[in-house]
Amino acid sequence: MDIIISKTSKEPIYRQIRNQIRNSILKGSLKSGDILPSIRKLAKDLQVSVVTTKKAYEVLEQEGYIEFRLGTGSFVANKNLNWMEKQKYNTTIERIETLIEESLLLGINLDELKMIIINRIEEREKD
Amino acid sequence: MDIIISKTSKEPIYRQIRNQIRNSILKGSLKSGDILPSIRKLAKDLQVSVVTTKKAYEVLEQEGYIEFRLGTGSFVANKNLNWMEKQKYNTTIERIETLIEESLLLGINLDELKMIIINRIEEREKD
Amino acid sequence: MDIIISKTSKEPIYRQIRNQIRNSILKGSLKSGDILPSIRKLAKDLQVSVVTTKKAYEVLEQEGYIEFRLGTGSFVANKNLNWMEKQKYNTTIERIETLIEESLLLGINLDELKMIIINRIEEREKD
Amino acid sequence: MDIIISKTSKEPIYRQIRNQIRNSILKGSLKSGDILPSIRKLAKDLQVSVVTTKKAYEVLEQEGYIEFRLGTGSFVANKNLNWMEKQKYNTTIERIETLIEESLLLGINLDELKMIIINRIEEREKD
DNA sequence: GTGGTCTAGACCACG
DNA sequence: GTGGTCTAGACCACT
Repeated sequence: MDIIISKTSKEPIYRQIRNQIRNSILKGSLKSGDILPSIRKLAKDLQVSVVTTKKAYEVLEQEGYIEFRLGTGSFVANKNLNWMEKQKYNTTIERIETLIEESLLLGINLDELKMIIINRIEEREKD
Repeated sequence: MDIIISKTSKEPIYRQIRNQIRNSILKGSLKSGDILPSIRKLAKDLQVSVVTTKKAYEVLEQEGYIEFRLGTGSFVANKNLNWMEKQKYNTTIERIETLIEESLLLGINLDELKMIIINRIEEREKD
Repeated sequence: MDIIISKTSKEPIYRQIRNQIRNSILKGSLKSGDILPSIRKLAKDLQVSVVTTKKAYEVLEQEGYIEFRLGTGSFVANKNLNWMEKQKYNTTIERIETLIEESLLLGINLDELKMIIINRIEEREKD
Repeated sequence: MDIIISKTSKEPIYRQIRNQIRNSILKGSLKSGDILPSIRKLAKDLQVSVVTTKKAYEVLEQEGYIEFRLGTGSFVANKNLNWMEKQKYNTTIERIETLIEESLLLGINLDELKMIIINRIEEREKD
């Protein structure tokens, strides 16, 4: 649970927290049933208001990633691996579709786009 | 100049206008020297505030896409093709880098990502 | 838009607001596209914190009843009558199912329950 | 005494326990004089805090369903059948009244409501 | 201890 | 003007 936030980022703090916890869950480093830090403890650790961490947790709960247990704490929701994988790939595929749409609007055709992407990925793989 | 805006989108209206005009310029459907609709006319056409269209034009001017000429109107700036291409590809490459970063954070590795992207693009090419 | 809240009720204030606005929408006294009072004005009118009215609106937005337009205000969402009817009856049917379940758990059988309900409703119809 | 609790339900655990024991009493599967499991044993069986089972028993005692006998344990209270029946039907009638009120607020009239309820009950009777 | 609700301020971007 | 985010307190019910 290493959450790092930037107070100067344009991305709201509660969103940064939500993203990092969601990533940890989808990546598998947080597993079903795992307990999360209390909203108050997390607020203290991150030096933000309790309202901010609470909002992050609320969003995660609404999205089905975590569950609250009265008087007990916040836990990673019980979801099967299949659900996790679906979330992971759907998120990525949505991003890819957006990228494709926006590239077409810029006048870049599919072949060009494919070439650029493969190029960038292979550039990374060298490192 | 067919600009379509959504008033309920989370993307600010001025940003939607800016994006669509910029896309038209980079795609080549708006050429250097072409005159743009007046701020007031565009506002009326799109049923938005003049403040909003004004802001869109200001951003486009700052970014070098358009020029204001006193008492005359707004025009697509004079830029060579090379500059245009650079804008286009830099925008796309930035998006790709973001996509790669976020996929890695989700635990999707580069090979998987490459496969998914190629798959989606080829799916499109069929249509 | 006559919202009446009780500060002593066990039901949270934001829930009371949410319920009454939702009821007005489902009942048809608030129609698609109608503007709602701003969260600040409503907070002032009801003598509650802005945070409280905001939360009520957030819930309504998440449930699809209302929409926010940047810098403009909050509006009843565009939904067709069919959607409205479905919401209305689903809500009621869920309540009925709960009532049935709980009555069975108490040892009241279906015939008894039917009789009691018909009796209560007809008692009301007299008035 | 098969009590099943959900730790993620919005209904407090002590309330779930109280409801299930009360239901058993009103249904007649727990009779006057029957002994209840000790607070500690129940807590162990349900994997909850002793404070929680204690609270459930306290509520049941206040409501007249059970009695504590010093050094002996908790027992189903001595009540005549008439009292039981009253509890049962009052509970149900209260629920029905709430259902009627909330349906009217949604713009569903009494005749519609009656039809829906009869329909749902007869649907159940088929099974 | 936990989360749930609420208050009374504040600054920001958008229209 | 609008909603979006954030702060630093508070009281409550539940475990």
